[in-house]
Amino acid sequence: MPKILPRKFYAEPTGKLARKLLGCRLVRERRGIRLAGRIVETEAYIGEKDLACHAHVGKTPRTRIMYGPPGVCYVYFTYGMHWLLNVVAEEEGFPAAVLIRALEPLEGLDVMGRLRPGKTALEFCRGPAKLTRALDIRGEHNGADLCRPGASIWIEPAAVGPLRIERTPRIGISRTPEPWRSKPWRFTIKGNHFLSR
DNA sequence: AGCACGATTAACT
DNA sequence: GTTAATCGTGCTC
Repeated sequence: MPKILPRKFYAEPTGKLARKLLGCRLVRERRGIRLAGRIVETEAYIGEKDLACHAHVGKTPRTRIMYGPPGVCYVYFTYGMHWLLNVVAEEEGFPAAVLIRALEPLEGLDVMGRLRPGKTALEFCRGPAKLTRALDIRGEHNGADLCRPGASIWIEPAAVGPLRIERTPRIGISRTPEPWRSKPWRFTIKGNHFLSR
């Protein structure tokens, strides 16, 4: 049986959760096959005051998942073609989430190759929209509970201990005003080869 | 009803 | 380095 991270793991300040998720294994069970990768890059989006966070507009049909309990998927559609996967953080009522930006592929590489035609393993999950494509994560996973046994998506604990973690500003928010644009809320496993470009 | 824009990617030059 | 692809969301009229 997989060892699924419990809800209390996610009920943390968003930046702390973003760091804790590095090294953990994201697992997607699809048609009885495990597609999995090690989380190597995350970003924290923290509350209504954070102008880069979708919740800065308040509670809407799109953002309501972030206001709910932690340990739930917030999956949204952007640029007319891409799905992005987040994990809801903090206590229920405070809107925040961790964006999963890159994985090091570990299981189900053959299936990932079919879902990412023409790409090498290095490129399967090297970006937030690439990994949702490689793991076949889409809108139907919005609201999926990562803590429920028997689900089609969950996260398993890190296999090894503390990692060398690097902190940088978040990617892709160049139009967001300061000070939010420059907050060092992107976290990576330093030197990992599978980070987004 | 119409509009501008986006937590991106791939395919260009 | 530049740009098209493509549509849901939230805002304005």
